[in-house]
Amino acid sequence: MADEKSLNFLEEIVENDLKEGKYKTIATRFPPEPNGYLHLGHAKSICLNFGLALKYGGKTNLRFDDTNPVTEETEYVENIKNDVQWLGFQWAEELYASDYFPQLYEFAVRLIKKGLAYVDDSTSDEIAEQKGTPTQPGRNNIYRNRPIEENLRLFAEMKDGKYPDGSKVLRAKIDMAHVNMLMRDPVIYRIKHAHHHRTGDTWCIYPMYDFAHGQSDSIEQITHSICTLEFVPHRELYNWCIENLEIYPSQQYEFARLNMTYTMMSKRKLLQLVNEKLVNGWDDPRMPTLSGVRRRGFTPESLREFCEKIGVAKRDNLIDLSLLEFCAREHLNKISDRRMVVFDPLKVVITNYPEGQEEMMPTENNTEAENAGVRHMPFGRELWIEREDYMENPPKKYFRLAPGQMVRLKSGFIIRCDEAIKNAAGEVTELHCTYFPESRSGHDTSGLHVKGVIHWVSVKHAVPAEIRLYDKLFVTEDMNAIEDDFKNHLNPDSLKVLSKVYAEPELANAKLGDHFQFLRMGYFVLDPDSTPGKLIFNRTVTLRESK
RNA sequence: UGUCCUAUGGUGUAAUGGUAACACAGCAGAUUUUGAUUCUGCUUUUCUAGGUUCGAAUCCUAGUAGGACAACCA
Repeated sequence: MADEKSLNFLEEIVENDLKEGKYKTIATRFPPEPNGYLHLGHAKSICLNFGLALKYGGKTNLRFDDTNPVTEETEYVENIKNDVQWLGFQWAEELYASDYFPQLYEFAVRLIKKGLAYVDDSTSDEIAEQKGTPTQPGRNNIYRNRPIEENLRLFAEMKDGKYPDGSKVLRAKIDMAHVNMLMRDPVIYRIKHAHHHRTGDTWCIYPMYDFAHGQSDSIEQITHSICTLEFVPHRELYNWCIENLEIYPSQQYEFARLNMTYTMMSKRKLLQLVNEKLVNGWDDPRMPTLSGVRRRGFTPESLREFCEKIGVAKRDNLIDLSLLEFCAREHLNKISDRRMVVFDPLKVVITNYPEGQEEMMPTENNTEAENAGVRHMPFGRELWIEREDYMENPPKKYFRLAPGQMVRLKSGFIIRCDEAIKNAAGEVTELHCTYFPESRSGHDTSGLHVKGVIHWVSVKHAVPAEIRLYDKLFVTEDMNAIEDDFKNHLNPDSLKVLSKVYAEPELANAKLGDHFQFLRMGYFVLDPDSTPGKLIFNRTVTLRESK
């Protein structure tokens, strides 16, 4: 019997509703606006919405909230769909708020007929000014009492394109003194002579969020409409619309959005980074976008696990980036084949190894995975090792090469450093070592004991490659707390390119999407910029390092 | 000088009136042909003040702190 995991507050609500027979089955939706790429915050919402339906046997619609033609594009639609599927979820129906434009128009007419909406000729400045402030009530204007017939005529003329942008709006008639600013006669339709990515030029009036979202939920009979905390004040208006339109009563619930240390999760600001070329596009591996983290090498499994681990609640949070890294390593450790790659090469010549001799050293691909198999690495007289695996004057607990000190070449032999060759500038250019033939990996009869084990690549067989090392995009922990321009907080060292590293020959066969652990260096994935002649790897995350 | 939401280790999240727990992070140690993985142990918690109750992290009141709200954005 598995011990029961406690429920988050949304699961509690759903279980309760199901238990009380309020619903037979539930319906949720994921409602992105196609004006940018999905990021980790959306992943939380996706996992929540799809996860709830999956867990309780309901369905989830993918609904594009495309009510603002000015910022929305088909390119975004395609990428959003791709991202959701990549994360591992399949929607019941692919829908668009714009599908409901005719119906939404009818809803507006219905409101006008009930005396609950009016056409206002005020400018947006005037409307804002009449609205009051959170501590002062707003006031009614002369348009508020327009007769129903006139409103009907004017609204129809708005729709027919008789008026220019900004000249008129349709407002719900609620209460200009309401304590909730959103209830002070909110604008529900505005004129925009703009081309819509789906409806083209059919419409020149478009509903506002508050007059589209709840109605769309209702049309689709969404039972639980889950959104982030900033929509809490909208709930009153959401319910007002449903009540006065007398339509299916979807219910809105709010959770706290995801915030992460050293990460910017604002679509608007991410767009700015892209537009100003401060990153290399939406899928730059430093971006918190799903396309970015995918290219970086994060797996959907690790992201889903991350979303599971961060939980769901209503208080503001700032999740440690290290939790995401932990989830990445946890999964990558299980699925990644091990490979050896030398980043900062230093040549080792094994002076007692016969010139011209080669042998193949078997080495396991991944001891964490069953059936990962073995590969064979060529071993020869000349090898590349990591420059930092040699020290002339090592500290006490240094287990690697130093004058007279021994080390194990992983899956190879034990070698001893006899001499460091230096150039005129005093820099070490190569190491002369002796190997112990009886210390062959797996057949070690040498009786030697060494603590240090290092990776290596045969000079003759090494494959050159490029490595891209990524670090956090911002240097500031809480990017929500800053008051100056967020671009002041960019990490100048967020990308470091090593243009010539030496990889073991097996990596020449790497395919897009292959995840590797480069021994002692971290987890890497082949980047799509790679060409047949040029391998490029992105570092997904370093190995955990302790000392 | 308003309304609403929130307050549990460093960071998250549980405990649903009955012994405050789990994960991450941190620190120690064991194992290790990756200074990885794995394993073991440790450090650290209920915002404050009243009240209800045999008993409060939980319920009530007040305070304090943080967040949201004055787009023809979503």
